[in-house]
Amino acid sequence: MTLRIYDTLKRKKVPFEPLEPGKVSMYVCGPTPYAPPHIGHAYSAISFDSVRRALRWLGFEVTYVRNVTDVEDKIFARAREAGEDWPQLARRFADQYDREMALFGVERPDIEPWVSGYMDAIIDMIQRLIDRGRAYVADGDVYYAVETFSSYGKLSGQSIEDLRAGARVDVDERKRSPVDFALWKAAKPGEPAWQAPWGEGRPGWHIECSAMTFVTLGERFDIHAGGKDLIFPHHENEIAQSEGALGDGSFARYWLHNGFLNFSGEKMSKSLGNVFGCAQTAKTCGGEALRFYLISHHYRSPVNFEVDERGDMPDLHVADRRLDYFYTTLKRADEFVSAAKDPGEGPVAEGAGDLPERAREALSDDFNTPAALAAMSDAARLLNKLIDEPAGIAKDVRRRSIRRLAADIRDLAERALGILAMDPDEFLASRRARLAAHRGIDEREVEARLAARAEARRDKDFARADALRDELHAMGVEVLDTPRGAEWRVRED
RNA sequence: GGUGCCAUAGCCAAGCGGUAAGGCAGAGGCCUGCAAAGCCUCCAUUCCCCGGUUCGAAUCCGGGUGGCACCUCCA
Repeated sequence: MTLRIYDTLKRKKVPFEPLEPGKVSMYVCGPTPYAPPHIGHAYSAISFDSVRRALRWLGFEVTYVRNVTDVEDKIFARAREAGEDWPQLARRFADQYDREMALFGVERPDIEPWVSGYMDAIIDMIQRLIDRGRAYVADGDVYYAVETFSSYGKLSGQSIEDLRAGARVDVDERKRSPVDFALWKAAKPGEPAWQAPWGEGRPGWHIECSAMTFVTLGERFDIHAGGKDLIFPHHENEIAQSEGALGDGSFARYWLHNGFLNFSGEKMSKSLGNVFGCAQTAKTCGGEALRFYLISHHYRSPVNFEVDERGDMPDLHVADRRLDYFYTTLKRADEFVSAAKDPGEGPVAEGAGDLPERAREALSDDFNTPAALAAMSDAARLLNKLIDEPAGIAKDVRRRSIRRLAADIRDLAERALGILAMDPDEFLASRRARLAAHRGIDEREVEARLAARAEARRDKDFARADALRDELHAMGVEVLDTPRGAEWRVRED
């Protein structure tokens, strides 16, 4: 089955043919570490982490490059305010980014270029553009002469004429055309600066990605990805730079862009007070729940979170509950498998072997994680059913099917989707503790009442047992009677 | 103004021209001392509206309407 992906440049799904069979080179625009990450950053990180995992699961060997833009005005400004060295500040926030993305199961890139370490490559590329007549020096700045690049606008669908018409009035006079953009900015007093043939300064916003893809992945590579907002101007300008310097047909072969997050229908912004930090969200809702919620949408779609009066996001709690279901299912399967005799190889129940193929179809269709999750839901339901109902099926077939389903769910979830990787007991315990703390439930009190109830039930004093259960219910505790005794969970409502 | 994206049940959400996945909520049932959990059944003749192409359209084309985003170094 061939992989099809939606290419922003062609505006349609196209068959994916990597440069080298079986291998994928991929570059993702990474963070500018000047502040703690919010969950918008997480959406992008999770989306492309899922693409990476899906590619690997589908059998590709992936080289995943994600840059860190540590040379940037906002970093310099923050550092000045804080009285901190800018490299240190960038390091600090980049570390925080990695730590918090890990809460969502986002893996580290294979290669992580930092702009400050690629100045020579950046300067080389600018020089090459100047030599080829594509860029010009003006007062120590260097600008890209956009009009020399005839296909400018092909990614964002805009024409140079449109852009010129829409340009602001306060155009910099040093530019030959209002649509030209800076490759290099001359140093201002007190700002970090690097030495270049045309004077001291620092790179413009877009050139670093062109230079770093060239060094890390070469003249051509397979996939370039980033948030939708980067299509213009960032990625448009990258194309102009790379193709301008290296020739037509160089640079990225497929463009992937992911949607944005909204909160109760509104864009995230500081003034609306709806910027949600990653650490806080992971603490209240569980990091895995955020990932699960996000990958239950297609990566290109915008995602809306309903936010209630308390600033809480019910959608994430629903997702967390769904994870509880999957982990509970796996736990039941584990218990069943470890108690049962090894059934060996052989046939499985109808439908019990379908998951890998269904998931492969889903992920091969532009990384359709929602469809893969739908297949996983079907598998989990069948798994629970087989555990519950021993009748009407041969013992070995049943055992094999349960073992198989649990293994297939785990393989898909952990490797391709980045979820369900924890030990079920560990997940369930930490979730319960989180919810209990949130609702102010005293676990020792719960245990005491459960013990009293167990005694009452032994004595067949059901009135007393039910009264205790009602008390627990009022505390927010749900009692589950199992063959091994009573267990408890925190109620959802 | 220019450009791009989107509109599927009460809600969330897939759907590459072939007769509407999955989840939440809801109803009934199995199981249970009673529950919970789990499982079973039901829950869109229909995909914003109007035309068109086609044997056949949620899917393609044209025109509306309604959202969103980018053109301001915001993921």
